[in-house]
Amino acid sequence: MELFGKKGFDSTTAAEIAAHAGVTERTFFRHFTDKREVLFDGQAVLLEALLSAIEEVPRETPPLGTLFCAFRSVCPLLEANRSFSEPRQAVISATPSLQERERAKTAALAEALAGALRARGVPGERAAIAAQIGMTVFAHVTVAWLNEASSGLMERLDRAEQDLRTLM
Amino acid sequence: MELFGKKGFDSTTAAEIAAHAGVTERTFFRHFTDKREVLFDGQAVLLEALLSAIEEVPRETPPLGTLFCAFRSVCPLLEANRSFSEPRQAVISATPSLQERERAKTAALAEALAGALRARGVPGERAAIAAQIGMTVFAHVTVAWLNEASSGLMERLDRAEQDLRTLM
DNA sequence: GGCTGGATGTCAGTCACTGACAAGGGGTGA
DNA sequence: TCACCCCTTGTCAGTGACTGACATCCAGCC
Repeated sequence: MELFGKKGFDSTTAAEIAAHAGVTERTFFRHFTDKREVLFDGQAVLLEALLSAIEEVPRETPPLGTLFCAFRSVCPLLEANRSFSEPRQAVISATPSLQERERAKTAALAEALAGALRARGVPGERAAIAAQIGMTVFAHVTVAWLNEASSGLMERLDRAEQDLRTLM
Repeated sequence: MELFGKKGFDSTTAAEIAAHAGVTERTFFRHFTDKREVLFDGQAVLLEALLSAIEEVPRETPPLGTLFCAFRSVCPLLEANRSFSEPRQAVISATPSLQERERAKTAALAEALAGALRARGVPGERAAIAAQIGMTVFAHVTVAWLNEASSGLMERLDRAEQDLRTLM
């Protein structure tokens, strides 16, 4: 983050990152498959949190309701990480290739959520679409929240859910 | 497509593609900013078609209804291109980095659609979410249709729209 | 004290991509 | 008809992301 803040992501070489961390470039690439990957690590934690949150939701809740329930329950986690996430998001927003990667990560997360929905009896195709819609909204809300803290994450989530209901 | 079908995308070098087209590698990179970009060209046509289709939709239609209307009207276009799109999609499905790029293109298209919705008076945030949801479903449906032609594109679109209504 | 597995360093190589400069070729105005 | 110009292409050299093969080091275990 230090280097990225100073020179930007693209003009920071992998060798520089490695040197800054006191290792070789080769070692860097043994820990991260990609130069970009260095910015996408905490994902696993978030995924676990979401999956176990889904477990807690009553079975009869409809798919999107279930997802929003899970999203709400990880809000404190995200709020706690804000001081790290904010500059990180700034770097991503300034770098197209990172936005691409972020979308890929979001998509992977959506697939995992779809799997969880299916495990609760939601039919396959519908689970996939619900999960993607849920993640779309969640990602959207999160980014908006990181850009300006004028309102809390949970509050924004509620508003987005209402918006969603009025769209059709 | 010839080369990609034979050796796969990743192990086809840009130099090979260029040679196969009878130009220099340098020239290749003057036409395509990226090696991947060579597979994402028709996008502009689709975008134009969608935007002008949106114009035709009656003003009072709700956002997602408007989008589905537009999607339906480009179905013939896509059906006509199927023989090209099918192998193309096969290559993309086999190559993670291409899936990343495809998601980026889809996102760009969604943003353009959001712009069109805003131009019709849909409030900003809601337009963005509606557009992303619409594109998500549309992309999903298209890929499913390319994978197995058991049912037509428009038919699938109708089914997806119904699914969407039952999700909440 | 020797041995082994896993993490690290070293080195050479491939390939995507870029900038600078030169060279052709077709259209335009004198 | 010819000089000129602009646009496209070729050439070349260079940077930087990644990879494979091999050497090395070190903690922990016998």
